[in-house]
Amino acid sequence: MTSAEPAAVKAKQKPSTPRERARTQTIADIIRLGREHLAVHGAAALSLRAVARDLGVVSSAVYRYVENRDELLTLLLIDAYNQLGDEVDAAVDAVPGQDFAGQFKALAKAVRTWAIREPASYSLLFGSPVPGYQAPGERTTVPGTRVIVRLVGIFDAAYRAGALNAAASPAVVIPEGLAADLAAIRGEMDLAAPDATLARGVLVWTSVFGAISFEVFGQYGRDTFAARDELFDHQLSVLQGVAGLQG
Amino acid sequence: MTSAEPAAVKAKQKPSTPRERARTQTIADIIRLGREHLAVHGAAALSLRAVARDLGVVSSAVYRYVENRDELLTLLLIDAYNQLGDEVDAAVDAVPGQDFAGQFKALAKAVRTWAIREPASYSLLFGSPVPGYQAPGERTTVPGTRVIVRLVGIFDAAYRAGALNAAASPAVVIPEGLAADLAAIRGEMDLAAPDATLARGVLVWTSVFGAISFEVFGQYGRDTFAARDELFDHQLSVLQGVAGLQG
DNA sequence: AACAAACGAGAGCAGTGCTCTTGACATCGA
DNA sequence: TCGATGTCAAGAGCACTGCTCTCGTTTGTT
Repeated sequence: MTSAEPAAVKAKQKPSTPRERARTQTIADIIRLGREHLAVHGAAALSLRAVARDLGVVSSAVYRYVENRDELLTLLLIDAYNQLGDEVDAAVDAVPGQDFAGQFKALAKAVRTWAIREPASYSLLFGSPVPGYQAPGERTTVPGTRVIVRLVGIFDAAYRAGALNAAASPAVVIPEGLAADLAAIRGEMDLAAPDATLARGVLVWTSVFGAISFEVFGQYGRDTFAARDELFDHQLSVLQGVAGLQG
Repeated sequence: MTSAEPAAVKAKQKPSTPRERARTQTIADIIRLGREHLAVHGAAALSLRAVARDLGVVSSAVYRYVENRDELLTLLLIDAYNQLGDEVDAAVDAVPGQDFAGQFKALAKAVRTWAIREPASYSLLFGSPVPGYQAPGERTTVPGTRVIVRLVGIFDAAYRAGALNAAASPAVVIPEGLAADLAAIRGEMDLAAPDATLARGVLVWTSVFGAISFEVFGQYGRDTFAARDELFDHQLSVLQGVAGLQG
């Protein structure tokens, strides 16, 4: 399942000398082992020494390939973002282009499925920040926004297609400062939807992640909800109405 | 594990011996210092040795008062739950008893204000679980449910007062398993509201925490939203409508 | 005064991230 | 082909962590 990054390889225009090939392979191994450790022990317990042990190498050797523990965390962060982005894209692409409500639900379900399968990665991406670690914006913002960009794309396409009934939302006044923020977003992402619709989209977005986080982080009691699939599905239906997507 | 001897407890009916007073004070100091470290360095970086240093004592001495690092984490967890619960209670109590929408907003704003002021505590309570730490249910469930119990109380009181217009919510069918879960909750908490209303309440609850978590965990970009107070307030207005609370 | 419990200090073990040095090896240019 | 250059794994070492154990001392009770 490890989709090696051809982009990174191609970026090195140099014909791959055996040494560089070995180096790339070693880094890939480190990421793979790091992902395993992340899944088992969690982000804050990610140990470079443990990865080195599994790699069959002394700890200091890993520093030849990865500058830091934080560097490894960043690599795993990008890896997870892309893994999630790929699965979300695949799920949404499987829905007919005009079924905007179905696309929205498919996106949300894909996120939830991935989150439940990879709780440690989900925590790394959307949970409490790892103490002492600050993700470098330049390398993580692009993969980190894939899902939200996709969701906004669905909403905006629905709006342009006239499939968003703003009528469902009773007029709630949008204050000046918020309107300015939304205008900036509209300009930056080349959107057509009006303020109220965008604001609804933001709320739906945070709500979906709130619901998923409650599950992954164990905020529901152990046995408060047995039918969690049904609960999430029901929440999606309500949120679909909040967004104005007619089913 | 609660097979404690009541004889021993009764024998200690006199809790005001100087030694026990000193012991209680020392534990209080440890919690206070631990809370400071938590606020500054985060939960996963909470160091018993550092607390001991600030206490002016060698590290092993702290183990006379706190069994574990996890034990200290549990104490801080309960401390934070109660701090949040107190502030939420105070905020809701300041709103007239019949203004259910106002009570809801006051509760949500109190949670958000506390979360932004104490992000590390918020992360400990509602963020990714600390690796290797499992909160002991017996001691944390009661303080840990204060806010949700209060919110459910507001919703149910509003329903009983006829202030919840289920008309706002178009009929979304509630499947069997979810209905069973909701019925169990209704019985356990002695509620009157029907399934659809309870389900809406759960969604509102998760949505509020999703919005707060996005802020605290830095999921909004650094400058995507400048008017965050307005954004949250707007989200509350929409959620108020979702819950069926007429303003 | 005698005793037992509680206590603080310190040593010690195993683990962590990270740095530095050392010696072996591969690669490339002359 | 030979030497310079660079890369690599290994190991020692530093400072930190959680935690345990022992050893005297202090303290409150009898």
